[in-house]
Amino acid sequence: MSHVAVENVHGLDQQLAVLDLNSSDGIPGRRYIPPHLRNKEGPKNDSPGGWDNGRSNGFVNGFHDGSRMNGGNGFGRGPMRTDRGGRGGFRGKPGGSFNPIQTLQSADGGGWNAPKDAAYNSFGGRSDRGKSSFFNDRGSSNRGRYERGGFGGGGNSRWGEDSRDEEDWSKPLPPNERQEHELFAASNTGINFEKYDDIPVEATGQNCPQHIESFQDLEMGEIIMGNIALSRYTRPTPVQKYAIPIIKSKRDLMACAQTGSGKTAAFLLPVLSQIYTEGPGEALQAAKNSAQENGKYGRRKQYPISLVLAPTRELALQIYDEARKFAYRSLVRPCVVYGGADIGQQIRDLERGCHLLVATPGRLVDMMERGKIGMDYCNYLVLDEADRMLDMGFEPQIRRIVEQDTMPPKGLRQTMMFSATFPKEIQILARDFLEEYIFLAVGRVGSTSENITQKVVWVEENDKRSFLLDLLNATVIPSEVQDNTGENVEKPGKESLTLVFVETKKGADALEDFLYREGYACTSIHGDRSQRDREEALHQFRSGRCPILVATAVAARGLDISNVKHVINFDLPSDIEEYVHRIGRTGRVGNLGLATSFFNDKNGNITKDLLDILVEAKQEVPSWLESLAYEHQHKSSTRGRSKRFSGGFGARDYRQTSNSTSSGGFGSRGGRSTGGHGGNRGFGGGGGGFGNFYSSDGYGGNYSQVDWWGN
DNA sequence: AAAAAAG
Repeated sequence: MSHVAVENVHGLDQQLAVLDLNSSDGIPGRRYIPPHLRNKEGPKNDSPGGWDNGRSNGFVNGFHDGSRMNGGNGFGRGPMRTDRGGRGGFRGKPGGSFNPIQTLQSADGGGWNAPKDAAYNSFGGRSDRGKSSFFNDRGSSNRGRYERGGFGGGGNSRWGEDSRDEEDWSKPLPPNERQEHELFAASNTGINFEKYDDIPVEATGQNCPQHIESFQDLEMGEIIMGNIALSRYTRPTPVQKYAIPIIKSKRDLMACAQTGSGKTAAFLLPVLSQIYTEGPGEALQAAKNSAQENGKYGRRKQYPISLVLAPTRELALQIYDEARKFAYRSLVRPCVVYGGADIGQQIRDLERGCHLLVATPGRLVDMMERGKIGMDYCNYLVLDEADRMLDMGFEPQIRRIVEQDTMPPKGLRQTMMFSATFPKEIQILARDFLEEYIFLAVGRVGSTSENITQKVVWVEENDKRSFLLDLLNATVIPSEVQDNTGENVEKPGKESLTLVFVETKKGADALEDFLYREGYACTSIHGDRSQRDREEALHQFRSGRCPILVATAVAARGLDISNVKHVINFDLPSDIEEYVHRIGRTGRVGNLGLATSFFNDKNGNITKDLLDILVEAKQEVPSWLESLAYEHQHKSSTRGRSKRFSGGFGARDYRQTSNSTSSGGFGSRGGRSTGGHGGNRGFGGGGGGFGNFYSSDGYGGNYSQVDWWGN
């Protein structure tokens, strides 16, 4: 019925070895160098055109601020605003002794300081094409050119309509230095999973296309290749290696890949590439007809060629920002719509042309009902965080958009789903939207990245706050590895962001207030805050102005924030998928991260799943947790674990492992309260012992072998 | 029970 192609199957040990996480030999050449530090060694062989040649000093992963069109544009570039009260504002220490602003502005306020090398002047990464010869040298990119005349609605088109007889969507528009700068200056160094080649990948389905090893292995066209170079992507990540050819060959896809592994580009690159190759088709004429029928300034319905749905507004915004990069110099105009923001503004933006739409479900339904959006010609549908999009809260809206309106049915459109977790029952549901799809699993579905050190500590409810303070004070990252400037960075500071998850919105407010009173530069994000405050809080966090962010589940999924070194589950979530997504905010793009979870009597429901995750990721398991899981299993054998995992992917494997490794671990309950919680066991009483516990030498031997950034 | 997502 279906054939299974399993490639690169290796054990976790081997993955670890590849990452050099286990090596203690101290030979510098064998150490894992995270991508953003590799510049110091000189240009890599496969980096196009030596874009990184002059970037030897002080460049760290770029912040993602400053490139939004909606809302927060302009925050943080100028001097700090002091007129902003409330939670959105900077929460500095009242006494003012801990104030990262000064250093930040010297580092960030100057804006762009990397040299303008070849990549910033044109797409001439590989050959030094000048602008003038650019359009005479299009190589083989003219297949499938679009034969229709006049591009009407494109707001991002700087071509006069008379400048071409016909629109060829595969041709790059001329470069625009200002726009290029705005789009790419803040991008990080790209995702380089050079050490991840041995990650196990499973591709299931009829006639699965061959995966690629390099972006050059597939004809993606000049525009995409240029924007890949500008984004400083050198090689595809594992999920990209497989997903790109699958999508390019017009197959439906259900893709599961670990957090931080480059899923967004895995669908944006091939989808946009296809649109450039094939042109807008009927969608363009439909939009023009709508404009003609309704008058130049009247109702103009837009017909996106591609729709990307996301479960939170901030994630939609982030995907949109990525889409703008890969749409640079193209005739594709990306748009984003989401709730909480001015709908009139969004409508006006749509009316300038919309070929790729990123949306949250509620606002999109609103737009459809207002007649501003028609899905009639939507050939590409992407569900990001697909398991969330299809869970109980979202499913009706998704069906409303996909099944009960004018979107082409499955089989006619192409449907792609991406998530790090994908419970079995949701996979079954997802099949309603897919046709002859390929199932892609990169790593084990629902597992956590090996780059994240996971720690579970027993903390009673009443002790959580003081414990958190100890943790914030004690998590000192060795100065020599804090960044590549050698600068001594304070704990939670500009290069060391800490994300604290709580379970309720009320709890988020309360904890933010508490931390603020204690003098920490913090802010918070949750669904009861205004959209403006949410976006600003995220920006303050991303930029490092508020290096501590207290968040609810709204920030658990998808958000890609550089420099999150520590995720703290102040409250553990009730399901393991949420846990996996939360801690996935750290340890991204090959960096290392730390996740600390406060556990107590209230978290019985997640005990077994948490244990399994820890065992699978080869993490240290507290003996009390093992005991609890054992007791829990025997107390209610049918409820031992989440039903949807039974017979599912991945989880089964480590369940067995955990049983076999639990020998000798069944201590008394007393062991849990003293061993886990007690301040006298090395990490309770004050910053001293605690700091030792979390410092590079004291972390159970783990951190003596590999430090934060692997060098 | 809570969070998210339309207003």
